[in-house]
Amino acid sequence: MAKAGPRAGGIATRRAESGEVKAALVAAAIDALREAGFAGASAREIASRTGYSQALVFYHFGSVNELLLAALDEVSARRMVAYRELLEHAGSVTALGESARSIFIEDLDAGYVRVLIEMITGAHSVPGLGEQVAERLRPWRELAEEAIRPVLRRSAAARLLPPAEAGHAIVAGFLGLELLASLDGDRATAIAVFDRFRSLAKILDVLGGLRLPVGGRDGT
Amino acid sequence: MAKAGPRAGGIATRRAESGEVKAALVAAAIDALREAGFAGASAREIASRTGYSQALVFYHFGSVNELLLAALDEVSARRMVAYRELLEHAGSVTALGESARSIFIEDLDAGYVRVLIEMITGAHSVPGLGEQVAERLRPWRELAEEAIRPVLRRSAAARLLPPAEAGHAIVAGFLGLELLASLDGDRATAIAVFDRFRSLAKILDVLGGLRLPVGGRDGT
DNA sequence: GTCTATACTTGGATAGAC
DNA sequence: GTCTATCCAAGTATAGAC
Repeated sequence: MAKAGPRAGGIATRRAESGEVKAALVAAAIDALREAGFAGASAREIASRTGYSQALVFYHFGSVNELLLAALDEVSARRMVAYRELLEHAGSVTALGESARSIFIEDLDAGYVRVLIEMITGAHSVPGLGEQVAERLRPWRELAEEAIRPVLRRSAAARLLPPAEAGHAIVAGFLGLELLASLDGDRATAIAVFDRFRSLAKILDVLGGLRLPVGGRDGT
Repeated sequence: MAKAGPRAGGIATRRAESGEVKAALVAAAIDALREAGFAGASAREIASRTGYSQALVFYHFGSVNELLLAALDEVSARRMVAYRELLEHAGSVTALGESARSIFIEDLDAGYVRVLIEMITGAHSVPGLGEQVAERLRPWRELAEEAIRPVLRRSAAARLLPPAEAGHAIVAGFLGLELLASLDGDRATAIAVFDRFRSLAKILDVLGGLRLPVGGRDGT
């Protein structure tokens, strides 16, 4: 990532703190992915949002796809901090749900999940890109799994939903909800559905506390 | 849809049953969307899969996007028949889940949901296309809602999940699972998650039959 | 490091022959 | 209705001036 400034150890050039332009391009790439999609996120489109020349995309990143991956990295890192913070400070399932809600809405408004989706589908038409996107998605599956584990452990639901699959389901749910929300611009329904699942988790948690035996007739 | 053969009522030309070419293009467009994504589904790419000239895309459909929408219509109609059939012949929740599973796997293998996703995200970079895709998605939300309604009605879960939101959630779930499956080629996990939800629905159904009061402490 | 200019490629769309 | 040929726009990437 770090391209080691202008000759490490030497005297810095008078010009842009090398990294300023890269940062601007990454930010513009994020906006472009969000607003114009993968197909619309061309070098020209991105550069025009910064005021810099289109040639700088290739000078700094080598190719458009590399810049797009850097954009995904940036978004991913930024959101990971927020979610980790949330996870560490949530004592109860209720509190966890409450904070998760505000972050989910933030994601929806800022279009962070959208960026990820664009990269996932865009990767489909660029050989080799899929693996790199998949790599960047892995930490999120792990985070979801980690977040849901305590909820599952307390309740009988653990038998029905192994953590790994629960994590997979959560990520899939986020992606699907965002996909629909971005299609018709309706974020209200996405939030409503999210809230239902929050209630469900809370109830599962309460049921767990009560030691309710569940699923006695499930023989398939 | 039907462009009324070669001069309705008159004598058919010796050449291709007008509609043959259109059908071939639509089929090729479906394949292209599935295998190369929206970005890769160009007129040239599609036409080359049929052996016909690229110009025919514009002669028959006016534009590439129109052809792509026709492809979405075709897939949608084909799958709607399968799902409706399923819905009408399923007596119990268990039977419903069982058949839904086989159709879900068929979707996964044949990439039907994939086509829909490509159109949803592709629409993002083409002004006006989003609305048309959204229109074609509506019947699916309604179908999902209709399918889940009896399950919800029987159980206490109805209070937690209004049918409209349940339908939304189901569609979102399908899209999200397919998105992940197509990224890493792992259909097994998608099926596993699907099965978990099948079990959950079955249990909800059983609990409903038992008239279990649920959610007594839910005061938020 | 940044710019302008340009080579090269691909794709949408149309014209005109058959 | 179908083909070939072609125009034009947009994109990636590079060269070379500053």
